[in-house]
Amino acid sequence: MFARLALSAATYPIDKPYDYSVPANLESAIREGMRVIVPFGNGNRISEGVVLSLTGESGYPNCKEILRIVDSVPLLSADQLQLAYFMRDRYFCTVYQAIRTMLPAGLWLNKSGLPRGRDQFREMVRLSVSADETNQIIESRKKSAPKQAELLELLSTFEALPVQDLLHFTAASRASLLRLEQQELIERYSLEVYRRPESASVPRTVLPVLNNEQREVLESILEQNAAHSGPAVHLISGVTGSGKTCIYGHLIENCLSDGKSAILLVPEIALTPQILAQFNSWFGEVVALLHSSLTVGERYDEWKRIKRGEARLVIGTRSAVFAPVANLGLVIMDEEQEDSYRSESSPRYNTKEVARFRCHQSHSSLILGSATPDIRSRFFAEQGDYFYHSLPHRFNTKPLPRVQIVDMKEELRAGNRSLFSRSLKDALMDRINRQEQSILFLNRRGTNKLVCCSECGYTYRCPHCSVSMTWHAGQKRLICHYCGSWTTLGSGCPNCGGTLNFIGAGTQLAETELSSCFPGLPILRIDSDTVSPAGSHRILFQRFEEERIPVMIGTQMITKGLNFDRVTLVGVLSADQSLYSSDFRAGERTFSLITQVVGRSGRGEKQGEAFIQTFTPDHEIIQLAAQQDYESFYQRELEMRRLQNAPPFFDWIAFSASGTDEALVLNVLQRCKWMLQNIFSDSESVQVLGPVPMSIVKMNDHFRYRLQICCHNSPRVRQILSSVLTACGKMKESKQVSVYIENDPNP
DNA sequence: AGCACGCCGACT
DNA sequence: GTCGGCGTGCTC
Repeated sequence: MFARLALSAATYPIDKPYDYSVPANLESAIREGMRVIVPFGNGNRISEGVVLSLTGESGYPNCKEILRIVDSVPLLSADQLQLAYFMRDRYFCTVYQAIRTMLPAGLWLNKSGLPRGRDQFREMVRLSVSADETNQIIESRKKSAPKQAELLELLSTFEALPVQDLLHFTAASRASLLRLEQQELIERYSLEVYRRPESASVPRTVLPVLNNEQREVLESILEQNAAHSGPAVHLISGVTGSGKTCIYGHLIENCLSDGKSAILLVPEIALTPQILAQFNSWFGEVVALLHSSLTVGERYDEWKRIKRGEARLVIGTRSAVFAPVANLGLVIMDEEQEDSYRSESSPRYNTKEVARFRCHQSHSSLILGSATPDIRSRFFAEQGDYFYHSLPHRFNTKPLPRVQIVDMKEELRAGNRSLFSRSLKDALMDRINRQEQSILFLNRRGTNKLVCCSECGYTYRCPHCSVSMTWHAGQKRLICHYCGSWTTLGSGCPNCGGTLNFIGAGTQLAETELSSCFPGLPILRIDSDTVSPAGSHRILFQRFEEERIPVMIGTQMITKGLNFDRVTLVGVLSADQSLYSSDFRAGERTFSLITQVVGRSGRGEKQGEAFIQTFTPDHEIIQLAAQQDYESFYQRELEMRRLQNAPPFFDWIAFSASGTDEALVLNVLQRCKWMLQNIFSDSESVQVLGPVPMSIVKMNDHFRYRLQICCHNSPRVRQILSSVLTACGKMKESKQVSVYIENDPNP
């Protein structure tokens, strides 16, 4: 018997199935999808492998033997292995790397060869004699051994109890318990327990009844699914507050009652506690949660609950798309246009593509929901590849917020150099007086973007990255936001001793300015400096709600899906920031961001209001975002994309390289370009541009350049890219330059 | 990637 | 003689 393996020791250029012979004593235990340990290479160094298939014979003459099997049950189904091949093809990673990203970290081996995520057991105790017998014994021991009697009494009411609890409630010693065990009156055993995330327990509620608009969408989705042969993709475009969540709830209920499982994907779970609590209250115990702020143990246990079929609704961030659900019936992606659905580290997978693949495998439907759909998704809907549903009204017919665009050039002319326009200040004052809450959005943390000398023009720049350093007044430091290095500020310019200027505002400055405008006003600042990595946003958001803090200032973090009833004012302090990046997606991002922030206003009883501060008030995107006019924005953006040969008309694939030796990085890319141009004939509509520097050319002492390939992402194109990447990996420079491929890269 | 093999110069 | 530099090639 032979096993075909994907190996951890195989790098991309040599990744292929490797055959090993299965020793006779392992033949009965080995299964597809199990991990094994094998010798690999000349030195027979130890490698991990995953069994892709088992065969009677091998075409390879001198196979080595498998040393041992790691798992007692398969970790991956045949479908999941297929998904791993798909990922290798799409994302230019090895099959093993794909498998690794599909499974929870707790399963992986550490240096000593033991799994880090251990199953957790609880020491339990139960009676091993009949109730009658127990009662007699209790009576007979009440005097002579009162603690033993007490232990038995408690056990006879509860049948089984954790040893820890039993001893705690009876204040008995372990010795009394052991004595009973020796007499074979009780027995101890261990029970596997799951470590559950704390947010999991919420009182149950029933799904709300849908309004007419929502009901129509739900019904047409169900009808179209029934009529459609094969997997259907639906795009739900609904204004903020239109109640997409309730439709998701009903779709999930429908799917679960068919006996199938569902996956609900959200962009950033720590920021959407309210949505989470809702689904927990609707579906209770069948919910499993998968996101980055779980501990390794919690994540591993949720994964086990899903794999064992105990959890049938998975809610999570992008990696939850790999959840090992059996009988998948539905995948929902909320805020489907969000960038966080694209992995930034290898393998750089696109959650939507993975979801489509899984839906295709399982003949289930994919629901994409958004207030501002991805241009590509909207285009597919227009082409008839996706079903399209729209929810143009807010739930409960609440009006959308009134939006005002404020021209900051006017403010400057009027001598107002502050971050806050006069009209926004007035509006803030008004809310403070009315005891309503306000949210201010500024997409930069720190105090000032850069510090420069007014005489010689010197600016503080990061020594390791090609960016200016951000001034953080609170910490009295200049910090690089890319590598984290910092320095202190002298009394004057380190170059000429001249006076220093502080330019470009961040959230810390906004906070300071605001408190000098409104002395004594409580302000809550939310950015990655005030939020610890363990996910304390929830606590901060809770404080905002419960303590009715008048103003919250924050970065991106505050834009997602939060509903605060008392918020009636939203201010976008600088709408221009994200507009002028070189990326073809800049417009889409700005529109989506402004729409989302504005949508935070007026979710309760009262009408909301929003102010967008900008130096370019006539910019079309800002105008359209202010009007919350997605359709016009889409039409405009689609034309731009057409002119730029950008998605959805063409795919852009980046052949990226990074290394400490800039010339070498460029040299490697230049050679890759020659290879690519040699293979692609002129008749093919494939263009290779570059090498061009990435928008931050040096990061952490590594220089970053890329080739931009404008093409249609076809199997042939991927096969050619793969062969060039393989050739690259075999070059002697590959030790100093790392090369990778990205689909639709960020700038 | 990592390891062996092999073919050259410097050294006890 | 032989120790070790690293260029080359392979990994079931």
